[in-house]
Amino acid sequence: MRPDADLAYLRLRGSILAGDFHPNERLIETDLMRRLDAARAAVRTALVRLDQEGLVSREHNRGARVRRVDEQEAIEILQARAALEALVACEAATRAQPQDIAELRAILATIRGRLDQGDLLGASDRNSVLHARILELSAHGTAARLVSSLRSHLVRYQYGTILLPGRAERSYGEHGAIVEAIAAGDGERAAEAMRAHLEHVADALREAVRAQAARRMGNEVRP
Amino acid sequence: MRPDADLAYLRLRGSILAGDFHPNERLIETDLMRRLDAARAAVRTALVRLDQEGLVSREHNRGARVRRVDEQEAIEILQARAALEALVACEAATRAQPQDIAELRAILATIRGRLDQGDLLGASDRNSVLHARILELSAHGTAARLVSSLRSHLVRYQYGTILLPGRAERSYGEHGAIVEAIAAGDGERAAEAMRAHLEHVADALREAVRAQAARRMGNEVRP
DNA sequence: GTCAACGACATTATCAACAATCCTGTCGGC
DNA sequence: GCCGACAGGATTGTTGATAATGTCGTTGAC
Repeated sequence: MRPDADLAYLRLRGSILAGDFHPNERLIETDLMRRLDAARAAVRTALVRLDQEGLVSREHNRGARVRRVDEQEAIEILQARAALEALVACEAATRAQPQDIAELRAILATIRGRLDQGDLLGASDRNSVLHARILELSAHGTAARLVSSLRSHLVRYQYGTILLPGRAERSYGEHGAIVEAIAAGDGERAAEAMRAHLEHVADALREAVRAQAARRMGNEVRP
Repeated sequence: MRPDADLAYLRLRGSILAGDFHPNERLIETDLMRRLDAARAAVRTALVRLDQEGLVSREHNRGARVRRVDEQEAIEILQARAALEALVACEAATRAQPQDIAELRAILATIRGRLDQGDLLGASDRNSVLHARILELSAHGTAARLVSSLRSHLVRYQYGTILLPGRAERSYGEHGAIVEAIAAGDGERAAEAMRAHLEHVADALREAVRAQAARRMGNEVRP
């Protein structure tokens, strides 16, 4: 499974996460063979794994398509992330060494830099890096696995919230609170800061979706 | 995938969960073909899915074996469950209708009944039913999926804690607190009760494993 | 007596061909 | 003009065979 079957899985997963496919787009095995340069068995294995992972959905005799995550589900995912990442932040707070704390602050500084340049999307990417680093610091394999799986389901929404007016600065402040709680070794406070942060993200997402729906409605009236 | 491939997956999963295989036992495709009455492709698909699910581990050219969950990981799983089921309990508290609350209390009564008969294992099974019902009540598909996946990893430990002296009664009290918080519609209190409950289970598990290790040590000295 | 190299066996990975099924566009009837 | 049956093409599901790989026991030398 290592040589190319696993590779096919990783490449296909990467393509989906990179947004190379539309939601609900069909994934045809023959096409993927050429695209991934893999045998059909390998493609099929990759699709089975991604199905179990929840990134694609397979129906009998109807093939596979990339699974569409609607707003309702995105909110649920953020709630689950809030619960788990609170745990992760708590663990990270009790485990973080001085050099780890310095690294978190350094990442925070790069976020500040992107924001000052007006690079909101870049700042969002750095946010992801910060979350990922905290995940590693927690040394909690189980929670980390679940959280990264959940995050992968939200790729389609990842840039949706930071573009809202004022959201980027508030997000920066929330991340700062998380990092400082971890730096203080205060697990309880870190958990609470993380939970609050992700709840705000969920609120922002609701708002962003509403705004987008309104805009689309306007377009439909006069296309 | 529906007719028998999915059936093979479910049957194999059931067998593993029922404890028909030892931890680390090899799962040989040819054997499983006969055992599950399925084609090799179906067996293979089932193994891939179970691998992705974390119940078996596959290595390249080395086949599949049932994955062994050690104490450390069991604790992690309980922590993750605590985080997620707290969320679930909170949702359930806000959604529960009067008849739902009556049902939860009825399940609680059956637990009481088993305990009074000294049927600890039966009481543990009813505990699982209670947790499952709360999961459904929450109507939180994402969290419910994660929690039931996590629970499936703990089958080997499910009866380990309730046999500890005094644990069964304490567990009953904790479940009562959860149900009453849900009945009161107090999400915050339900979440806290659930978190406390599962942390106590984790404590009990630590103790049970320690006790078992001590016993085994004694046996080795004088077998 | 121990260790390393070798060979037979068991098992998995890959591939190609076949069968079953579904989707699409067309045709005839109402 | 619209609806349902039908055929053709496309796609997936299944099977069997072959190649590649790992495992285990044996033999031989040191």
